[in-house]
Amino acid sequence: MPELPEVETIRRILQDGTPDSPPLPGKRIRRADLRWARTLAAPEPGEFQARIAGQTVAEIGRRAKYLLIRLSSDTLVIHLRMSGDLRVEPASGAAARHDRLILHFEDGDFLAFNDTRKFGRVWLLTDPASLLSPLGPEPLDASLTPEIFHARLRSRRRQIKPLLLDQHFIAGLGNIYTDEALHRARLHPRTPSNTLTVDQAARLLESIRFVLRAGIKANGASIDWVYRGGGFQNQFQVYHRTGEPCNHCGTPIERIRVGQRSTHFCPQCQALPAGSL
DNA sequence: ACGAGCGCCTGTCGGC
DNA sequence: TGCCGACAGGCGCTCG
Repeated sequence: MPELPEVETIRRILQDGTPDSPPLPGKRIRRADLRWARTLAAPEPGEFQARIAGQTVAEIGRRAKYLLIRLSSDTLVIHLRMSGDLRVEPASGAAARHDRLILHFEDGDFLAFNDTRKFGRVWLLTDPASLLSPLGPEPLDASLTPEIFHARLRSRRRQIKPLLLDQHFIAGLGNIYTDEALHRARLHPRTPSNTLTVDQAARLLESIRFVLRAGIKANGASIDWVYRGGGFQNQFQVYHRTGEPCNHCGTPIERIRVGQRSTHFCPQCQALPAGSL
């Protein structure tokens, strides 16, 4: 499900709360209820239970698609993968189908990690840097300049779309926002990364930031049965719009396979330069 | 270095 | 109606 904007939306809900979801900072964990063992990546269940009990939530952070729940002495790291979601329930609330991990707080409220497809993972780490250091730059971080981005693109020879999905190259993009960014930048998803000019690289970085910020502003995207209130799906230009007219030129949007992933683009606005393949 | 194939899981949808 | 394959917002692994 979630890419950077969806994870950021959840981070803000957990950190600041909403009218029907209390903020987590300050809550003390009474116990953890692990309902699907493989959800826990580390440490072993026994150590996890013993260490997490009694810790207090300090703040909720994010790195790329990872949520970082900073506790008194450890960080609970959560990756939602395809179908993960988090919700805070009052003491009167009930566990739901597909809840894989539940953290019960001293005040009775609880945090549920719901994950239909069981791809999501949770780590309790003293130092999350060990897990996060292989990640590429954060796309909204100003330290990633167009010049650096261009140099990174030129240093590889890969199709641009799979490269943008590679979390070691740049961290936080998924299938939706990659397709949307490439359309805005007017780049064909199979464009070889080493052929991009400085101007194209700058335009691509601007496009990535534009669609991510629009996604965050809309509280993320909600599609199919995975609905959590976001509205970015109403701003899609290409994703899930196969056959519909491009909002820029009217040409029907096409869907192809690139790097094993379903890919949506406008064949007119995002034409491959002749001979670039 | 790169791309393809596959595994991990459950659920929905369209075609026959 | 039932069955069956395709597909789904992710990512790690192996193999050429």
